[in-house]
Amino acid sequence: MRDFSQLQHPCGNCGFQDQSLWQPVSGALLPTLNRGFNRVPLETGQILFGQGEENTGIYCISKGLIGMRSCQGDGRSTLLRLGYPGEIIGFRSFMAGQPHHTEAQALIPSRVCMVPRHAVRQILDRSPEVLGRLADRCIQEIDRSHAHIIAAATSSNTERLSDLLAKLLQIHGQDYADGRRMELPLSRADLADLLGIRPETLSRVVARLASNGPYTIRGREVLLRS
Amino acid sequence: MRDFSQLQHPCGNCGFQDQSLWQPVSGALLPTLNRGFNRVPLETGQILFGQGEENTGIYCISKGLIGMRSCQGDGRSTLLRLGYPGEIIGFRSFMAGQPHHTEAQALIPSRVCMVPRHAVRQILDRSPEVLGRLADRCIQEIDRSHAHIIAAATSSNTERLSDLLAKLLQIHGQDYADGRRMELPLSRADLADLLGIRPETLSRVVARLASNGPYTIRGREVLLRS
DNA sequence: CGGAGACTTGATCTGAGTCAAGGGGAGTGG
DNA sequence: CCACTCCCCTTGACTCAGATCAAGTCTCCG
Repeated sequence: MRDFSQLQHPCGNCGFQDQSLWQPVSGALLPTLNRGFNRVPLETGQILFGQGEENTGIYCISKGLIGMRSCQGDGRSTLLRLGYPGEIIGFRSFMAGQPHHTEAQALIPSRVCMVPRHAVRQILDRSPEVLGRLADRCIQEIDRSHAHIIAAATSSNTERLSDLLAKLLQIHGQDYADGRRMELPLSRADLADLLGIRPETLSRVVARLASNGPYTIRGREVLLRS
Repeated sequence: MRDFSQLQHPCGNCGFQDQSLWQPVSGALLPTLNRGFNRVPLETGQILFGQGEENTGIYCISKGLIGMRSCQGDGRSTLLRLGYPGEIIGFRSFMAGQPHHTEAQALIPSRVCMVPRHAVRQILDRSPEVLGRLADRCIQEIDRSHAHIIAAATSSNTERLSDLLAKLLQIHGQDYADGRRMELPLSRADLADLLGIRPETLSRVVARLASNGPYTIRGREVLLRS
């Protein structure tokens, strides 16, 4: 029996180490995880995987912001949802054994950690704990969808935009003397897609939020006054 | 080694046998499955489990129609979704290890097959195939939610009502000379909840569908003219 | 008969969609 | 340096579906 106690866990330096899908991996499985483990830096706009591509593994967002888009045949695309740091993407495709049916694109400079398919299979087969964590992610995804449906039905567009901006500021903003600022990593059209409304309507919602709320918004500059 | 070849599979007589979550169970695991397996007949209106109750196992809908409701504190409730024959319910709560956060109620005379929690655990631990099928159900649930979001954004209420009636007729209707009939197993308020609209609006949508489409609707009597 | 609950109908209001036009800034070319 | 254009975004006017409020009808049941 080899001694695996000296091996480094690839998520050891990650801020999401404890919540990592791979946290339970240890001992003889660590080499399997390490072998394929791949940290991928992404520039703004870079495509991680395209719609229709075969699944090559699953990704954990280490930092940044990933946009998941559905692309129609005519070249137009719709931003369906955002992937925040700590989240796993590509697992739906992995588990269903189907090609990706959305495209993943970095919206700000990001980093994802990729574990190739065969390694995931080996680890899942031998580690019920990892499997359990993956199941938790599925549940979270289901709950997120339900929450989305409820939010769309019950809260106003202004509230939902406000919530979205708060979340973006949290991961992407910086503190200044007058409050927290960021450059919005999304176009108005993308924002409108996310909220499920038309760009013209979004424009009005932004104006309303800026005039009534704690936000100052000029173009893509967002300030949450403190 | 005992001979398990004579044992009956509990789903052996079910119409959903092939798609059953439990279909891969065989050999030494069959007694585990059989021991706790419980066919539960449900009368119209009967509550299968209540919101907030501890999870006692997972259920497969064998026949009938199950309504999943969210109950607010003030006694009012909202019908969130329907469970059709062949579907698994209670697994979200099972996998998350949390109490049910919806109530399940039979909307027509139904039958569900229940497998208690400890048996599910034992089977999942030893049968990767069953685990895989459960994962598929998770994926289906995620896809269903996405489809719901898309449908709500893109198709009209009349279309969505029409689709819903068609599905209900499929499992609950009977053929007559003039078409397919059923008694609607849902109140107008429940229908409105499902479509995410107000009861008054639903009433108008029903009227519109009845006057423009192939449906004749009087109270809860629905006829799809052939 | 009377009452309650379920459903419908009518009138009005409101928010979002649609169509069309109008900034405004960045990049380009003269 | 200025005009030009393109793209992104905003604004305005209009329309419409659905929400809301209020009243009316129907049916079941004691």
